[in-house]
Amino acid sequence: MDKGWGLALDSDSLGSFLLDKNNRAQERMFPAGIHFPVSLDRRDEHASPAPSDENRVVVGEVDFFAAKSRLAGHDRNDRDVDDSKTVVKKENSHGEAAPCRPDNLDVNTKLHLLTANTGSDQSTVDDGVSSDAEDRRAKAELAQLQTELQSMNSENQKLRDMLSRVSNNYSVLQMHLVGLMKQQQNHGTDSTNDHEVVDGKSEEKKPEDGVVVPRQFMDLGPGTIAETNEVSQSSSEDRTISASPRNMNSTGKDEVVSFDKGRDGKRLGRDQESPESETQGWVPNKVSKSNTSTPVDQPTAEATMRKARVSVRARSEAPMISDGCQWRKYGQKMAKGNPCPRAYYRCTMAVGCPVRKQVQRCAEDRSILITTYEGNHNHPLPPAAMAMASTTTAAATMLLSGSMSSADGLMNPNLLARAILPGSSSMATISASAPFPTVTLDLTHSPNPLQFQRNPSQFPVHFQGQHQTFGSVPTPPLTQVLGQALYNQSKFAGLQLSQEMGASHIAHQIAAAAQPPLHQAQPPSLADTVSAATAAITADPNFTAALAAAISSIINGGAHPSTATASNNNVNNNDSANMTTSNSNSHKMSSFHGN
DNA sequence: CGGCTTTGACCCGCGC
DNA sequence: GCGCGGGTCAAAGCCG
Repeated sequence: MDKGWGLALDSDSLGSFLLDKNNRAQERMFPAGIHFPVSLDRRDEHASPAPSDENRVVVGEVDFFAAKSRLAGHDRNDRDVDDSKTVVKKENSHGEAAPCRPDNLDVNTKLHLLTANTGSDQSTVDDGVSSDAEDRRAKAELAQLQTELQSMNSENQKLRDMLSRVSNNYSVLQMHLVGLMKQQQNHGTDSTNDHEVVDGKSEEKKPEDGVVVPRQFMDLGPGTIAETNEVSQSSSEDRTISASPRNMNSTGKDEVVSFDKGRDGKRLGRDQESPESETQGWVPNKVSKSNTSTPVDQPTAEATMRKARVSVRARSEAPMISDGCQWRKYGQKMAKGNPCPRAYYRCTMAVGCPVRKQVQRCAEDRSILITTYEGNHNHPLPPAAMAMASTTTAAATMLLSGSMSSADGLMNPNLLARAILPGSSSMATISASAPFPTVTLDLTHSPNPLQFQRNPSQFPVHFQGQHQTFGSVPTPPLTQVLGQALYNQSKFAGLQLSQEMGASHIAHQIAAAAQPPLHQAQPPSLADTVSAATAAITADPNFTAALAAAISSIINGGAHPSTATASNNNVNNNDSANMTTSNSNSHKMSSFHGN
């Protein structure tokens, strides 16, 4: 898993380079990107070495090139003929450290030295060899391409920067908006103010009264998500925070760092969610109580935030859905009304990761596995895990944001849902139900398979470039996240969502865009389905993602290598994926039918 | 030996 | 205040 990140990172580095499809080919051709110059130089240089010999050299070069082609095609063995040739060839052989690329044959490291002489070389070339002219032409072209490439790269970077700025601005605006809304709603109530005060969170809150909410909006991408969410959570949680940082778990296990551990001493800790909790984010539901500082009201909002959950219903024979993360089971309990035990898992990919999930089979249909996620990862996720992470985060964010805005509890879940998944029939359900606001994704049903037939390739977005940008910015992961989410989801064993569900247009785009080329290999169907749901959810809350996707799609315009199956096709896909909101139970899921 | 699972106990919130 | 249910802890055991 971790590796996945590594890949992602790497991709980033490469990403800028690769941004354009066009560029890709070039890259492959010239992995280093620098090759062009080098190769060019060499050629020139060969000629340059000895003026006196130039003639011969030139000849040799001519032959040499011919030889190159041969070499490239075959082997170097060709050396024979003239001494001059032999010499040249030898150099080449030396120069070529990497047999792998025939291209390299051209390159002699030594040539670099000669580069200065290129002028002379050319002059010699000009003297008369047609081949030289061609070479020059080739060089020129290469140079051009290179320059173009560079310019494109720079352009891409600029765009990225712009995107990141836009995203940031957007989030800021959202925050303000939320804050204003909150103020209006809560205006009469004191509660709002109180919240802010709490722990260090102040900074976040300060900007506006909106306090908590903003953060959520802030979430971008997985990476960011993790961070931001955590932050947000932590912040919310923090309130509960006591001052004492308690690293220590009595348990002594790693977990120390964060969250719950506070409990070590057993429950004592809870009250104090250590500051760490902030970092960690996950705070047990109970947190609210801890807030000694916080007055009554806050708890509600924060509590909702903390508790926001995303549950996924999927058909699976497996005991647990593979979502790319590593989980450790820390408890199991029989839940009332369900003969099947509920298992509690904690993310073990990072020491303090606050994310937990509950896995339980549906009482009515045991083939349905209900997985409920809580919290946000505070660590990089493997591509495979991105899906769920993004989904949960986005969903939670959305949910929370909605709730936040609402005066009491959730404002208009429906509105949110619609906003997110307009037209959707019913894939996801938002429930504000009491203890925890929950977004439920029902993957157990496939809607109208026929309805959505996606064009797998429709959105070919290369996000690599984005990675970079985003990488710098918190958002980066977003795309990855989404993409990965999609990717991962395909993995859900139980899911049989075959086709379908599209999410909102944006969602699709995002999904499509999101899919990182790297991961692509997956078959669209499952991935799409899940992804659609994920994307749908993800999309809204993180407008950024959508924006990024759109931009990236526009930029890349291209074809997406593989996976992305995102279906833009169905503009109305919305139908397929819906968010239905209900105040009542989290379990209300809509679902399409499937499977 | 480390990590994970199992499982009984504990804590907490909520409703009565 | 009590009971119930949910959630978590942590010792014990298992596994690789």
